[in-house]
Amino acid sequence: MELNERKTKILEAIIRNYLESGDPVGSRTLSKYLDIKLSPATIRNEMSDLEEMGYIIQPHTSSGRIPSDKGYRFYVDSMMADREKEVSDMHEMVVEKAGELSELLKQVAKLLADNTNYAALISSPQIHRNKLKFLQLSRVDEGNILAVIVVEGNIIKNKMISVNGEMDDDTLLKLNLLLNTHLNGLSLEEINLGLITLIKERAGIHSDVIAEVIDAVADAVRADEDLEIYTSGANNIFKYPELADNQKASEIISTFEEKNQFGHLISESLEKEREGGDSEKKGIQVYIGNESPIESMKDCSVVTATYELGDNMKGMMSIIGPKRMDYEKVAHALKTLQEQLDTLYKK
Amino acid sequence: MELNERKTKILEAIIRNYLESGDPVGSRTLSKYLDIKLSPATIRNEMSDLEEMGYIIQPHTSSGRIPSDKGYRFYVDSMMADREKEVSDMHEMVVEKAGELSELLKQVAKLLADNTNYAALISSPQIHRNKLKFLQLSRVDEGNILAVIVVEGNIIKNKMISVNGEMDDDTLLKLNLLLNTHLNGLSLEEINLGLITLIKERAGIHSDVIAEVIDAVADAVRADEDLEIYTSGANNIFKYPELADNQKASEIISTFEEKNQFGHLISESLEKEREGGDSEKKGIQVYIGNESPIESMKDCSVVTATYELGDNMKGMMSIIGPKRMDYEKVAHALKTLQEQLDTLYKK
DNA sequence: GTTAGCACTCATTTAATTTGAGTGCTAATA
DNA sequence: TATTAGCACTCAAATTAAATGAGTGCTAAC
Repeated sequence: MELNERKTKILEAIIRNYLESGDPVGSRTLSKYLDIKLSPATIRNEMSDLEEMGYIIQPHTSSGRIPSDKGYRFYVDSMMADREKEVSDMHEMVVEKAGELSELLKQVAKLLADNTNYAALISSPQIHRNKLKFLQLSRVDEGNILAVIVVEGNIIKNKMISVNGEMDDDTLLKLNLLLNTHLNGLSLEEINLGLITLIKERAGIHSDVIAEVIDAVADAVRADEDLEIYTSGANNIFKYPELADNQKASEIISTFEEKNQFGHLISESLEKEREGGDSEKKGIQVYIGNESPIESMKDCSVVTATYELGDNMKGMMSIIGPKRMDYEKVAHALKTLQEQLDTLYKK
Repeated sequence: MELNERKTKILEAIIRNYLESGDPVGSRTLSKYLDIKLSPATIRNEMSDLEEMGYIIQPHTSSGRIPSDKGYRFYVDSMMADREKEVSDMHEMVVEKAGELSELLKQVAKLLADNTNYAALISSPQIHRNKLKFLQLSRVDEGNILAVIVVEGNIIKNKMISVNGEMDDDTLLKLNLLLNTHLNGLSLEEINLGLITLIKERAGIHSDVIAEVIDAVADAVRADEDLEIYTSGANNIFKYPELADNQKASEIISTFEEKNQFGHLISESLEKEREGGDSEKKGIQVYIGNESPIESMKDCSVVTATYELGDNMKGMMSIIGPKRMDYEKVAHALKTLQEQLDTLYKK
């Protein structure tokens, strides 16, 4: 069967109506709501077809229809195609440049949640970095020296190392020199076991300090460890009856508490963006129900967007709500923040 | 009216019964449950008295009684008095020393929540620190220098400062010297405006760099900013019907999401501990219903405990559940972790 | 191809009834 | 005087029954 123009119109009307009301929509309602003039009976026939084609579902024999995941998918795809719709009821979202990056991200999450009335999350930007840029040991007090490590992307890592007393300024200077001559500018792959053994040898009795420093360097270069996730508005899900029963709410809340469950989503989203190439959509992805990589989101829709912060620092933000979320509004909100973040650090 | 022995026994029986079942308890049930032999009628008379005295409440005319906040308070107080009860059904809680403090705290929160089936939170330890211990500027690349600041308690703060090109190694050395001679070992109060102006004067054209450094120092010394709060098991509240309706759950979840609302609780708890002195209770505090400083916890009980991590680093942990929580178990869990944390960093 | 008409379905709402745990009071009992 | 048995009464909660109404599929007429 073919999805002709009339069927398309009816399907869209069903979805739009359901997005607003949250109730199954029937033929009589549609007959009034549609711009083309058709009797309820005709519409019923069309609806029957649409159901057979899998776009809509009848919760029980004598109720109206609601969109299936396939139906939402159709709607979202066609909606995304024609850009720039009017979006109502959004406050001006203005990101204020915060001192700390974490403050900024918290702010963004809150803006997204407050403006859309859905739950929101944002990941810290993942920095492409695997070159050591700066390394320095300094004495802090008698027993402790501090290793400061800076890697590409100006990520700073500190490590306090305790030494058993006897290390004079001269030795410290030598160790600094040793480390810098051998390690500076190297990538993680280039710091291999041979090199490490060499440095340790040269360090003589202080090889244990070197070992700790090298550990810290490895830590600083490894990316995944400091993926931070900020969330906001998880309690918004209580506004949507279809998500607010104990069972579902508990699962969703639990995911928002153990934020690491979003890890998959973030990497998948960044990956798709990288390969996707469809620059029109600006890395906006929609996961409807079971399409989502997160099990507990099977009754939700998840809309993600990537953002860029300065040089090659990419992160991901996302809005999570019921399947009948206002996709236009959400996409618009994400795009707005995308742009703001984009420009924010580009002066 | 006096709370004689028999009344006490009945009151305790009511509360214990209610803690288990969550249902209002009536005279017939009590008559079976009590060890002293009394007819339901007698018990009814006593219950009537207890109600008049404010220890129990009748949700409606023909229902059993449930404890009032005053009743819980009585129970908790007398429970806390006789120590060392058998606590059933607790797994061995073992804290594994983690590399990062934040990992440790997350682990503790999870342990508490998983073992008690209530929600749990823990604050990062608040360090007494207001002396500057170490300060150093280093060049990271052409345009950027990095300020590393260490304050008492080995809290490290980094600040990247961009300079417009012309600063040679010599100047950097001078600035380092200037800052160290003037600031080292000083407390926040001693770094006053006069001193700041003096240093800026001496720094000449680089006074703007100095300004940024001093800002960063102020940040590092100010404690409140990096109060971190880790939570776990917020979704456990769904296990208790009296908290699981949308309205209440939403409020509680929202508090757990905006963790900063716990700030009051933490400072109040640490304060009470400091002045309290009652070393027997080891800083365990119980807030029942409205006693809690947090509005949204009015239908919950909040049990807090302070912990000490090494030298003078005090933090607070807390368990939040329904008023009919298993106080014994909770207190025991908190005490167990208190001890473990205590010894963990004391070697 | 479209629509009016009709019998049928079924979740939801409303009302009526039943059940049962619990109470307070009074009078008898120990 | 303290305790208890007995009884009428209350009321939330569960159960049942009936009514409502939005919606459907099918058929025959337009």
